[in-house]
Amino acid sequence: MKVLTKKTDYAIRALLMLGSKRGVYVSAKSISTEQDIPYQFLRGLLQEMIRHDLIVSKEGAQGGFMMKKEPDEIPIAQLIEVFQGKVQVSECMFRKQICANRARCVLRHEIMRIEQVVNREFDKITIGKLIRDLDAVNGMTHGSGEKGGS
Amino acid sequence: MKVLTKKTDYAIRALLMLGSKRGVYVSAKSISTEQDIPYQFLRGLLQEMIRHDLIVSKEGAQGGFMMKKEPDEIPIAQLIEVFQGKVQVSECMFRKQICANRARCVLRHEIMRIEQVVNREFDKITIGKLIRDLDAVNGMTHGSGEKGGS
DNA sequence: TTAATTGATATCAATATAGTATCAGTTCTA
DNA sequence: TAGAACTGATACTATATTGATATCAATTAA
Ligand code: FES
Ligand code: FES
Repeated sequence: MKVLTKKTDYAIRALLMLGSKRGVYVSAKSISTEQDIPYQFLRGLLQEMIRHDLIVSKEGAQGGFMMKKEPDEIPIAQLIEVFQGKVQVSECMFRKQICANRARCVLRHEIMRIEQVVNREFDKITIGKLIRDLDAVNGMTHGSGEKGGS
Repeated sequence: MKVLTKKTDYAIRALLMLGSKRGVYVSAKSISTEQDIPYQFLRGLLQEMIRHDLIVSKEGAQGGFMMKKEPDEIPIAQLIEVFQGKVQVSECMFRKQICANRARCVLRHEIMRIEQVVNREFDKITIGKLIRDLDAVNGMTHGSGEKGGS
């Protein structure tokens, strides 16, 4: 059971880059290279994010992408929804004979509670939070070409 | 984002039937018919559940399947794991430049926490609990041929 | 002996995910 | 004003996962 697909994964990483470099346009190519994301695939994701008002773009030479929303206003729950669709349990798990009256179905209720728990957790994690966490982990020491590591 | 696939869905429903009719062998055919699950597909699921020691079978005429474990000892978390694999986030979300030291990676930690929350919730819901909930909803009035309804 | 049943396994179809290719249009810069 | 560096838009291909079917041998009750 995969929680995050590549699309979401890549989108998050792209946003982390854009969120770290405020005020300048960052090209798809540089994101692709730095984050090791397939170029054309990434392009699609970026366009999708424009449609959802998360980022803006500028065409032509020296163009690229830039955050539109504040990083703190982008919970990864939203990205999951955009790239993987709403968290859903099953059209209707116990149909027919078993569950006669869906309106007050206990099972359905049970499962939907979990759905909420999950969403609530994913709502707490925003791009902004991730950026701060990353800075903390990396000790705020990174310029842009930090290689090395373990 | 689908939380439960058909396999898990079907498996749960099959177990609910077996759990409700203790002490007798229930044929795949009858489960298939009552629950509207594709026969051969269901067969596969049942065999998988035998391998995982959840149920036992008896071959030949009047044969079928029967619970092996107590319904209360089967959390749907286990079924999800069997039929959809362990809940996993992403091989490693923020590789390369971004996340240098995975060992103490805050992001990874964050995501794994959610993983635990989800699993804990799914652990609370057992087949036994679902059966009792269903009985409550259906007012304990069902024999085996209850049709009607909304 | 035969019908009802599971065991085992092979195959297929549908859908979702991941990735590639192409071309037109825009903008900076020389 | 040409051309390189970009994005917009869209069509396409490949791979993996999920969902479903088919077949035949072995077992058992009647
Ligand atoms: S599960 Fe769908 S209504 Fe009860
Ligand atoms: S996300 Fe994989 S190590 Fe930080």
